[in-house]
Amino acid sequence: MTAPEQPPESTAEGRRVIDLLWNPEPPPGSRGPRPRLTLGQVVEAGIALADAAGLTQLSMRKVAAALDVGAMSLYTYVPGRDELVELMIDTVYAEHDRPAPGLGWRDRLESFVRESWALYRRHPWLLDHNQSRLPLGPNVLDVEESLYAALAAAGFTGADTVAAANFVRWQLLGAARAMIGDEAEARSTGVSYEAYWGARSSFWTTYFDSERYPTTTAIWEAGGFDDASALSLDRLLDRLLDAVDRARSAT
Amino acid sequence: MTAPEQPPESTAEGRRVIDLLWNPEPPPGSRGPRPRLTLGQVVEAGIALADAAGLTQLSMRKVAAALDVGAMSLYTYVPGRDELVELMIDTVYAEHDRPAPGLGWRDRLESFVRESWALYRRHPWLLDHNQSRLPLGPNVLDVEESLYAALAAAGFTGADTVAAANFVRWQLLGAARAMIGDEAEARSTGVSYEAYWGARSSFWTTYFDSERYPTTTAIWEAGGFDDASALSLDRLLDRLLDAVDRARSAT
DNA sequence: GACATTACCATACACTGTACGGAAAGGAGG
DNA sequence: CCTCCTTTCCGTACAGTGTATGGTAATGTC
Repeated sequence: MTAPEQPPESTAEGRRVIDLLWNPEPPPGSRGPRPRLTLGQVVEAGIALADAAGLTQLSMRKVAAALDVGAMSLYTYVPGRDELVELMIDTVYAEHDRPAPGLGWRDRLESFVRESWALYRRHPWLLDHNQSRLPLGPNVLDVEESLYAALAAAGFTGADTVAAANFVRWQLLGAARAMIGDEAEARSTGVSYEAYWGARSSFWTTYFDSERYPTTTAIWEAGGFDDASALSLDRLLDRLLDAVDRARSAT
Repeated sequence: MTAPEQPPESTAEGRRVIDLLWNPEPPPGSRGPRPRLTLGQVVEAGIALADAAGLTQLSMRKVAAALDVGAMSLYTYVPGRDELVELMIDTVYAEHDRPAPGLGWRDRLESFVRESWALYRRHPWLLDHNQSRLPLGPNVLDVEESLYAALAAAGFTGADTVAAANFVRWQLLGAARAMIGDEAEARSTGVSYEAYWGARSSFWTTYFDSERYPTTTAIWEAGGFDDASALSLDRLLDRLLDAVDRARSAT
């Protein structure tokens, strides 16, 4: 009967996460009381908390407490916890340097991998997130573009580029989860790698049967599980770049 | 002063998860009332719930309700939720067929990948778990052994076997998370892949800038993101086996 | 029959995300 | 200035979560 019922685009509640990602600080609707916070502050507080204690410890109440604000006030800035995490992810992706486009594909790919690794090291909670649906934010897309661009420079086109990018991503994520994720878990739970295995050392003498697991035993005896070296980033990089090179010349 | 204070190994509370994994049904201490359940029933109920609704929906109260038992009764059988999940994982790994050792390495590796894929498809909640610390259960170790054995048959030794196994695992997990995880998320949240992207379609017209993301745009225009085919299991297998073959002859 | 052992579980506590509705701040229009 | 509308802030509440505690009752051994 009255005004047209268009969705309240400008209200905080009505803004979807995509708008928050691409237009984080819209011109202040001049009416109500001044906001005490900015979206950026909320996101930064979330990042600080996740860096220190992990994603599972990130709660709306704790973020609010860190900002000296009531818990429900956060919902003025952010639709909910999931969206906050998406914003946190895109925000830290801004730290991911893009390689200079003048370099060759190998250097650019190496730079990409090292930057990602460093990012995961600074923000291990990124590894907890299912990376198959990364937020569609500007910084995330910038980083994806830089990966695609490096692979295009290597000669990949079309779907081959996507396949090569997935290859790089999955190796990187797998290795990072194995190494950095373990470190982070050790730090947050206080159970170190050695303590974890030490507590399970009785397993090896009590239950492990070297006749049931001959190959595993052989690898163990050959020192194949003394991983500190096998799982190094440099070694991963060597294998990764060579594999990409081979796939490149294969097409 | 009285009896030696050895840890109560035989009581339910004192049994660690390793003991539950390897010795799930110890001889009944004949004293108290008969248990109404078995550990196996508890684990199966957990698996059924996770299959139907995902790991986030798995709660002690719901598992208990499915078994028509009070929530706290579960703690007679299982130390806690985390341990229940570990037991669930090892239990479903029993479904993972081990390839006949007579076959060549290529067939065995293909069998391994297809079996893992089918397992993830039946139990997508496996993909939610951080696979870098799989439970040390008999079935998990059997599967790992079969992978190592296939790679040993391909000529890998020592740390090279571990590196190759990691390569296979990470590609497999990455692809499975991208495909199956998305399917499962769509099923449990009711938001299909198309609906998810449809809801974000305004993004492409509103925010996406083809000049900022030229390579991404070019791939898109070449149809590189029409993934249904690019992400197929067969294609993954081809690439995977070829890559292993090349790494094999490279050493 | 007394006692030791064990299974079962009601209650409670400390958390979580967030729906709801009220209070109050502050600019805009009269 | 006063009123009104918009917007921020947030106390309270609800439906969940994992699990610590401690009581009750069932069962075997002595």
